[in-house]
Amino acid sequence: MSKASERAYSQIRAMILSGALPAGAQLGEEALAERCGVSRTPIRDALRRLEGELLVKRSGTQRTFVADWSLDDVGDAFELRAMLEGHAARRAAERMTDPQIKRLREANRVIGAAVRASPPDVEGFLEGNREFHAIILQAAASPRLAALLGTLIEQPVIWRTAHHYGREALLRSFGEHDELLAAFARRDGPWAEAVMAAHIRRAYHAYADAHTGLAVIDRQLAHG
Amino acid sequence: MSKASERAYSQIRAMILSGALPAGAQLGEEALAERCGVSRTPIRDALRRLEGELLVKRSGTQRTFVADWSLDDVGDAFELRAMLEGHAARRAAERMTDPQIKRLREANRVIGAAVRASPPDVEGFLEGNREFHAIILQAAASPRLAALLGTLIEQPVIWRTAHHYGREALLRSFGEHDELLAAFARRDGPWAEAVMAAHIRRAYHAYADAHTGLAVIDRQLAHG
DNA sequence: CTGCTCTACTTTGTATACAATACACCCTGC
DNA sequence: GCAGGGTGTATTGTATACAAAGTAGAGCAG
Repeated sequence: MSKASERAYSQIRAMILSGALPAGAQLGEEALAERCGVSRTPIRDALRRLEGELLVKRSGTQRTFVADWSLDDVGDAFELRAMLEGHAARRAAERMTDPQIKRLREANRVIGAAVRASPPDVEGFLEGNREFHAIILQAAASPRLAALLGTLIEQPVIWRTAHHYGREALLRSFGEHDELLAAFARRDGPWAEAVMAAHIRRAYHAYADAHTGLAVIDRQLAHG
Repeated sequence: MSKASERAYSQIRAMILSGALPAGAQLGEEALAERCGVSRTPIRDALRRLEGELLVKRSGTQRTFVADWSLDDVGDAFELRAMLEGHAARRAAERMTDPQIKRLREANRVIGAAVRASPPDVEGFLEGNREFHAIILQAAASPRLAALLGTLIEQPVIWRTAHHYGREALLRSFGEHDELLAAFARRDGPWAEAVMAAHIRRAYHAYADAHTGLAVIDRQLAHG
C-alpha cells in the first residue's frame, strides 16, 4: 500500500469529499482505475478502506456507490459525534500542553478572521475548524477514539453544512470555540466536554433547520 | 465479495478471535491463502476489512500482524464501549418491540443456565452475552452506531476477559442483565443507559484486576 | 400497449504472473 | 571480533486475464 494504492485512496476520498463524486454516484472500478492511472487492484484496496469508513456503500453485490446519507443518518452521526468528541474534549483538557493550546488559539484566530470577512470566508472557516478539532483529537491521545471519530468527522455532509450558515451562526460557533479555549486553558475537563457536546449539537440544529428550509424551497421549485 | 472473500474474512476473523492466531502473530498472505483454499486476492480483501476493524495491524509496510493491545488500549476500548453501548441501550429502550424483549429474556436465560452450571460454562456465558448485546444493538436501529461498536466489541481481548471471572463476577454480570431487562420492559431509556454503562465499566474493572493479578504471577514465574 | 423473457453487456470476483521492496544473513575488510 | 555493505530471499504491491453474476435493454407475445 505504499504508492499507488495510497494515492488512489486519497484521490478517491478527495473526490468524494469535494463533491466531485456526488452522493449516490456509481463508482466503477474500471473508470476509477483509468482516472487514477493505475490498475483495478489498488482501486479495490482503496474502496475496501473507504467502505470501512462508510464513505462508499456496496449495493449488495455488483455495484458500488458514494454513500448517501438520509437526514436520520446525519442526525445519528452528529449525536455520536457530540458524545465522542465531548469525551475527546474532556481527555484533551486533562492532557493538553501549552504549545497545543497555542496552536488552538492560532486556529481560532484564523476562524475569527474568516468569520469577520465580507462576505464570510466559509472555506477558511472550515479549514480552521478542521484544524481546531484535529488538535483536540490529537491531544486526547486515544488512537481508538481517533479512529472512531475519523469515520464520523470526515464526511462531506458534516462539513458542507457550514455553507448554509448565516453570519450569526458562524459567529456563535466562533464564540463557542472561545469558551472551549477557556476550559482547556484551566484544564477543566468536564466543562470542556459539556461545551463541546453542546457545540456539536448546535451545529446539527443549524444544519437541520437549513436542510428543512432548503427542502421546502426545493419542493416549491419542483411544483412551481 | 460474494463467496471466497467473505469466507476468508470469516475464517481469519474466527482464527483471531479464537486465539488460533495469537496477538502479534505474523499474517502471511500466501500462507492464509493456502489455509483458506483461495488465492491471495480475496485474502487481501479480507485483511483490508480486518485492518479497518483494527483486528490486524500493518507494520508500516511489508508485514501484517494480529493486533496487539496494551492495557491502556483495552481501557480506552472499554470506556468508549461504555459510552456508546450506553447510548445504544437508551435508544433500544425507546424502540424495543415485545418480541425483541422476549428474545432478550431467552438470551439471558441461557446466560443464567451457563453461570449456574458446575463448573460455570464460560463459552455458553459468552455466547449468550454476544446474543444479548447484539439484540440491543439491533434494537437501537442506528447503522452508524452499530458500525462503530462493531469495531470495539468484536475484539478477542474484550471477550476472553470472562475466562478470568470467578462465579461471583459471572453472577453479578447476570444480575445486571436482569436490571437491564427491567429497564427495557418499562421503556426507561435513561436508566437503561446508566445501567449499561456501569455494567461495561464493571466488566473492565474485573478484567483489569484479573490482568494485574495475572501479570504479577507471570512476573513471579519469570523470576523464579 | 404492456408485460415478460431472453440475451448481451457491464461490473465485480478470483486467479496468476511479475515487480518492487525490505529484511536478514553472510561475507569481507579493518 | 566487529562493523559495514551487499546479496538473497521472503513478502507484499501491481497488473492483467478470465470467470461469474446481475442488470438493462430489446424483442416478442398476449
